Amino acid sequence: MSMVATATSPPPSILSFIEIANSISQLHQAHAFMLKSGHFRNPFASSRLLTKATSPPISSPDTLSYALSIFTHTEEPNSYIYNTIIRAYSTSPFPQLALIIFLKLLNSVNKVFPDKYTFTFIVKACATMGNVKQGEQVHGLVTKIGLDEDVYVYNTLIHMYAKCGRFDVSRGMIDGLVEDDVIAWNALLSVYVERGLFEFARELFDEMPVRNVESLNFMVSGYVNVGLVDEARKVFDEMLVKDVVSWNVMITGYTKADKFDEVLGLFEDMLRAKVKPDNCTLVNVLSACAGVGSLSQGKWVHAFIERNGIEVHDFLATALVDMYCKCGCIEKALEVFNGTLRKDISTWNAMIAGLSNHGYLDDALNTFNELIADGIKPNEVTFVSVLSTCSQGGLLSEGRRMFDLMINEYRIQPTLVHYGCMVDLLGRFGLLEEAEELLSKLPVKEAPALWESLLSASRSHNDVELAERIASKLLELDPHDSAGYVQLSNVLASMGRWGDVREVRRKMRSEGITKEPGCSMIEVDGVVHEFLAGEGIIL
DNA sequence: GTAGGGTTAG
Repeated sequence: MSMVATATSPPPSILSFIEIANSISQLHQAHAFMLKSGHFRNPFASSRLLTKATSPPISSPDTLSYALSIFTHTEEPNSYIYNTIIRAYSTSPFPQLALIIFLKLLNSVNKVFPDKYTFTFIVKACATMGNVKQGEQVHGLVTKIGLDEDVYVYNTLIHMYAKCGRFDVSRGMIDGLVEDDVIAWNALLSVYVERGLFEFARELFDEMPVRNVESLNFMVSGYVNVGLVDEARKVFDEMLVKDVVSWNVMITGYTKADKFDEVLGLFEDMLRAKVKPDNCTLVNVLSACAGVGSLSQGKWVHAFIERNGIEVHDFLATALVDMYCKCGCIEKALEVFNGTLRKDISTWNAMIAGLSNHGYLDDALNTFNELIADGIKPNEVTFVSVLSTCSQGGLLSEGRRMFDLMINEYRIQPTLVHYGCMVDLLGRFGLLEEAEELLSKLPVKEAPALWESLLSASRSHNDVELAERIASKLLELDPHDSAGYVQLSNVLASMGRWGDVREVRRKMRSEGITKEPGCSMIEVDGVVHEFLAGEGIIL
């Protein structure tokens, strides 16, 4: 008797367990219980499960496949269940799946009909794909059913056409509105801004009969996107109403422009204006602290986070770890790292890079091994740190093993930086032929920096012929490349060809090429000092 | 009984 699965309404306890679940494993528990008790066949119960799996904070690209399995195991999905899975895929990396499920809905045996919700999600999927052909077909269906009367569907269509580059159609739909709708205007404005079409954005903005905070936020980020931070600031300063996004857009703009003092100043203004910083604010402010090397301000932000009970994971954990590492406080970085339960690959990358940059090469590699043991997939950034660690430590066999692991196990295509680490490592051991062979797999013009690296290796191994060959190759490629000139003159100097050295230097001056000095920062007693390579520090 | 449009992040 009890083996027969029923679709009876589920006990409130299981529903509230799902409601408060905050991890995928809790959902699995609920799911298993529901399968046993037969409540999974209750459409309301399974929709709660599906909604939870596809909403923050649980939803992620990984939980998508779980959500799909909930969907496929639902015998006769109702429209809510269809809509929820379509919504989940509409903004995912696989929006095509939303379309496939939509087609399944249209052909469903139990006659499920698409509604206004279905269409907002499916139009969004077309926008994500940038597939205007599909979008137009869906639009046709929308009109046929009469759902273009729905303001949500209509505005999503405006956005879809803009996303697909059909600005004319998008604009036509806005003009077709009987009543001004700021969201309709913003839908087009946002795409102009996103694409860096600032002139179009400005023109549209001036024409808009209605504007709100978001419209101005888009304009500020429009200036930021084309690199005009000062112009952005002017608009920002004139805003009468600012929300947290306004502050974040401006702060993010300064961070992108490496104007860290402005970030920190704006953060103080924000606190004075009594606007509550969110994760986005804090991530940027921490990155500014890291950028100027200000441990004291970074610590203040960390204390602020703890004081306000803000949960530290993923993005924020990464920013904290990175800040502590860049401010030279590796112990605090480790403390945050080890105290963070929800780490993503970037959090690991920040820690590995920090350890490596501070010379804790064994710890960096051990942390990498822990990551693998935890079953997390490393990405190309991870391997930059790992290979550079091997290169710094002169760990030849380890480096070769890692390079192989990256390509053959994790199927990551090495970038120039990865090749660079390998060339450096091989060069150090005088394995110049192996390095040259590795480089020859790349088109020369894509990798001048790598040839530079090999050039300095050939110099230190006194292979002057190879060095000269590479130096001329570099100059042939780019007569304005200062590194090529500097290296070439060094090679010539080491060979005692002083006349040629003078000739190279003269040519550099005539081409207006100067060698850019390196620059470093250090904080002493709360004051950040910046100095150029070759300069002394005066305390 | 549940839901939807335009927005900032390492």
